[in-house]
This record gives sequence, structure tokens and C-alpha cells, in this order.
Amino acid sequence: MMANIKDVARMAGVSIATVSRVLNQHPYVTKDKQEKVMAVMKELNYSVNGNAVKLSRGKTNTIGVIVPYNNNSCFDALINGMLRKAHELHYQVLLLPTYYENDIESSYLTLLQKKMIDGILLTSRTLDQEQIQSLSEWGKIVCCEACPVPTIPSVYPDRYAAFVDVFTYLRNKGYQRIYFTSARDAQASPSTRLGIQVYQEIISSDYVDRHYDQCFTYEDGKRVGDRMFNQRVVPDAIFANGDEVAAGIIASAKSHGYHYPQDFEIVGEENTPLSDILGFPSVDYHLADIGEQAVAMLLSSEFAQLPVRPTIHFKDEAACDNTR
Amino acid sequence: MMANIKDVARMAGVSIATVSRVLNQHPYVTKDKQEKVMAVMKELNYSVNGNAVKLSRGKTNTIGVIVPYNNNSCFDALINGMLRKAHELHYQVLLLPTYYENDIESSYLTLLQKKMIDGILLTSRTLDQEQIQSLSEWGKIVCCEACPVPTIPSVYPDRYAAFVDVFTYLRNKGYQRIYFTSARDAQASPSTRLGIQVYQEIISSDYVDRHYDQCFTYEDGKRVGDRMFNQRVVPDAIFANGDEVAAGIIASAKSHGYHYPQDFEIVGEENTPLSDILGFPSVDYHLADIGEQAVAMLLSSEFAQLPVRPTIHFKDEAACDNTR
DNA sequence: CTGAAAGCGCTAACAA
DNA sequence: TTGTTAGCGCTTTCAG
Repeated sequence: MMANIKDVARMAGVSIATVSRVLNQHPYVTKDKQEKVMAVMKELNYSVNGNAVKLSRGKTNTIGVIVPYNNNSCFDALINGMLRKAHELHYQVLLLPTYYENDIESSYLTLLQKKMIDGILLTSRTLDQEQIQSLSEWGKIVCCEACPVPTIPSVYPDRYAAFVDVFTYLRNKGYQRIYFTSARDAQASPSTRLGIQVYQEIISSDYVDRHYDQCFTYEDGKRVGDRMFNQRVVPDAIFANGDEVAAGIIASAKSHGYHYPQDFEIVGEENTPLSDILGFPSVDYHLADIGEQAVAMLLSSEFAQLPVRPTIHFKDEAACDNTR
Repeated sequence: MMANIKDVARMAGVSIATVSRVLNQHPYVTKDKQEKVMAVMKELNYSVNGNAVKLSRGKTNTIGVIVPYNNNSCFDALINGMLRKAHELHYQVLLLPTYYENDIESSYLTLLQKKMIDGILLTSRTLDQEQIQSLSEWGKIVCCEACPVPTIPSVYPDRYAAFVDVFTYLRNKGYQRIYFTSARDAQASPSTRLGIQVYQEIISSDYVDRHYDQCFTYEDGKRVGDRMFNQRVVPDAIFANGDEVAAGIIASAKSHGYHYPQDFEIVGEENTPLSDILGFPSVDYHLADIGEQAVAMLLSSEFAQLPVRPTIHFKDEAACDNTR
């Protein structure tokens, strides 16, 4: 029922090679044959079979983007940039959520061996270096996290710089009880480890009571806020991993009688409307840009490991006063 | 360099048919041959070529999801549900952003003809009925908007019900100057037209001064809020299309000396943390559920056009008082 | 239980 | 400028 290249060739009275040439806009096809072929294609309502093309060419023009989740402002921004750039470069994007499960992630990496995608963009890693290393033989992989493997290209937010900037800022403002939160626990997440390290360098070697992990959402922020503000000693400054978490902490603090910004300072991440509304500063990692660059890097032959300097958006004083 | 099924067959001393059977876990392969084959596959580090499989089977186990953008809580939630269900059913998801451009959208629909995907999920439509209709011959299409074509299956938020509920609620509370906002203009968007229609039925036939479109983001909310509150007559109630827009309006109102909730009521959409933080009610369209159901419908043979009843989350009175 | 062989639809080298 | 033909790697009848 569906016409193929052979049908077109037969009906147009040419060889399939000629049809293929027309299809791919090769030169060296006479005007009239070309027109004839195109007419027949229209008549038969023909269109190429993409899988046959992929099989024959050994190239898919598709890239895979591995993320833990999509519904998170951070991955959302990354994906946004990636989609933009991929579209610009005529590539399609297969969105591959891992839910932070190791087996799911490795199953995605086999897509490279299966020739179903031309490359992979890794946003948040579960796998260890060796696994990635060994799989990168099958196709290019670009990482959007600081990646310990020296052979894997990457563009990533310079989280170290952010931690240093924020902790230094808070220390210099004279805060005494500085807390911080992260998503996954230290064992699972390199950036959590980094945060702890910088905290120890700049604030205090004793971070244990000052650090809370498992913070992903607004609700997590509330939960953690309840624990922070339900004690004799409460924070006077917090670096939260994400504006949603920061907002949750602020909401929870309020229910315990502590108000932002009078009673404590807080710094968020991602620079979403939340930080504007509630008036707290937020670290902007430029993730959409990073996403774009990651795609560009994946599809070019160049190699780089590129940290991107974050910006901290301090809100103006007026906006900070959200109790007026 | 990369081993194929032929190599495996040769080295295992069997035919490629047998290898294929092992690959697909067919019965009727003796234990020892099966083991031999598997050993060889491991030895050669073999893995199937997905494109060859797709070409041969004529099926891709991939679906396309067409969205205007990804970075919007509404599409984000839809995508989230879709990814979940697709993963559960062993399908992969190609994410196809249109940026609301008609040609891009139609180019995506050709993926169906090109056999590159098995079906399409349409979230927000630019195309007209005929285009969709004619393309649905090439593969199944499920729509996540109320779809005028009676032959196209759909699961969608019952926006009519939401408009009726919200406008009735506001009218019954005695508000006199009820405004509402939408994303695309009436010409481009059926749901904008629906909002206007319900407004006219329930509130007032004269909606023109009370309606603002082009509201997509927090910033748009601010912009529109500036126009609303910079007049002699200001709103006493607003139905905003989305929590971000609502938050933008609240922020802008404040800068004009009008405070929520003392000076006006506002209702948002999507039930995000924003509505919890600022304490306004929000319509929950259950988009993640809709996304899941859409995938299920796409991959089943059943036909349905299924409106999903939204829920309105009224915040408790205490939470509404965000000035404490 | 196994293998031969005919596709699936297209690309590209080679010859003309 | 055009056609022939050998792949690309796998699935699936059909016969044995």
C-alpha cells in the first residue's frame, strides 16, 4: 500500500539510483527527469522510509538526552537549550529519563551500540567512570556535569565557583549559623561532595549538623525547613539547592515564626520567578546556554572540558521586603 | 569492526536465523546452541542494530511528542506523565518542539510517513483539522486538547468546566470587575475563545477591556499587571492562565499599591508551589495523568475522546494571609 | 528444532 | 548524466 523508491522509479521510467539522487538533491540529474520523478512522488504520495535511510547511511541524526527527570527547573532549562540547538542543526532529540536508576541509565547507553542515536548528552550521572568510558567507544558522549574522565568532553556549570562565591558572601556578611542543602546524598552526588568540601574550607570543618540532603522539591524544602527551624539553634543563613527548595524553607520557617528576610538570609539556585517574588538572591548557572553548547560540542569534532561561570542575581533591597 | 548477526552465526556455527531466534528469545532453540550463541555474542561484544530491526519489522517503538516549548509548567507536566507511561510500555520518546510554528509542526507529522515513529502525541495544536486528519492515515495520533476532528482520539483537560467553575465562583463571591488572561490570541487558540465565550455567558458580554492575551511567563504577568493596575478602574478579581502569570500580576499589583489578597482575588492554573506560597487558588488540570493516559491511548487500539475534570485547589484561609 | 533465502527500502561505488 | 548492483543488518516464512 505504501509506495517505495522502486515504485517511483518504475512509474517514472528511471532507475532507483536516479530517484535517490532526486531525493537527496544530488547534481547531475536532468531537469526533466527530475521533474518527472517529483511528479510521480507527489502522485503516489511517496515519502522516504527513514529507517531504511538510517540503516543504509549508518547515521540517525538523532541524539539522546539522559536526564533523571524532566520536571525540574534545572533539567528543564538544560533540555530547553538542547532542543533549540538540536533543531537548529537538524537533529532530533530522544528524551531519556533515568529516575536515577542505574540500570535504566546503562540501558540507554546501549542505544549507541544499537546505532539508534548518534551521540549522548549526559546531564546527571549515576554511572561510574568506567562504564561511561567503555561506552564512549561506540559514539560521542558529552557530559553536562564536571566529569572525572579526562577523555570525555563536557560543558558544565562551575559549581565550585558558585559554592565559593555564596559561602564567601555569607561569611563576609557575618552570619554565624550557615546551613546548606543538596539533592542526592554525598555518596551518590559529586556536587554534594563538592559543597561539603567548600563549606569546610570556607565556613567550618564541622558541617554535619548544617547540611541536609534529599532536597528536590518545594515539599522537600518545607520538610527540611521544619527540621531546621524546630530547634533551639536555628539558621541565620542558608544556601539552598534550588529556588523551590528555598521557597519551601521560607514557607516552613514562617510557620515556625521566623520570617525572611528579617530573621535569616537565604540563597537559591536557577534564578526562577520564585527568587524574584520572595526576594532572595539566586545562582544562575546559565543552563540553557550550557545545553546549547553541549549539543554543539556533541556534533562537532572538537574536544573541550568547559566550566561555565555562574552569575549570582542579588535582588534589589525594595524587592526583598515582601511584607510591605 | 562492529560485529553483526552474520559474524555471530559464523562463529557459533549456526545460521543467522538461529541467532535471530536467540536474540528474540524464541522457543525451539536447543539449550546448547543457545548458550553457544550467547557466548559468542558476549565474546564479540555484539549488539543488534536497532535500525535494521526497525526496517525489518516496520515498527520503531518510538513515539513523538509535539509541544510548543518544554519550559512551561503545563507542558512539563504533560511530558512528565508521557515519559513515565512510555517507559513503562517500553517505548521511547522523541521530543518535538514547534515554537508555535506551523511549518515545523507539519514537518514533524511527516515523521509518521517516514516510519520513524509509531505514533504522535499532540499537545497544543497549530495545524488545522484537515492537516491532522490527512496525516492520521499514516499512524495513530492522540490529541491532548479538545479536538474538533471527531475521528481523532483525545484526552484533554476540560477547560470549559474550569472556566465555568472559576467564573461562577468569582461571580458568586460578588466581584464586580473580573478580568482574565490567556496565552495565544483568540484567533490562534481555541481555549482562549472558550474562555471568552464562558466569560460572556457567566460574567458579561462585554469582555474586551477585561481580557489580556499574550501571557506566557512570569514577566508577561508583570507586564499585563502593569496595564491592569495602572488605570482608574482596577480589577477586584482575576483568572490568570497559569500560576506564573498570576504571580507576575501580584508582583506588579504590589508595585502599584494593590495587595493580594486584601485588594483583589486571583485564581491561577497548574497548582504549582507559587500558588501555595502566595496563597491563591489554582486550577489543577491533572496534566501528568493526562499525559499518561494519552500514551496508553496511543498504544492501544481503543478510541475515545476523554475530557478530564479539573480540580480547584482552594488554599486554606491561614495560608492566604501572606503578610503575617 | 534448524537453515536457506527472500525481503524491508534506501545508498553509493562503479561502470557505462 | 544514468543504471546496475552490492550492500546496510535483521526478520520471517517455508521446507526440511
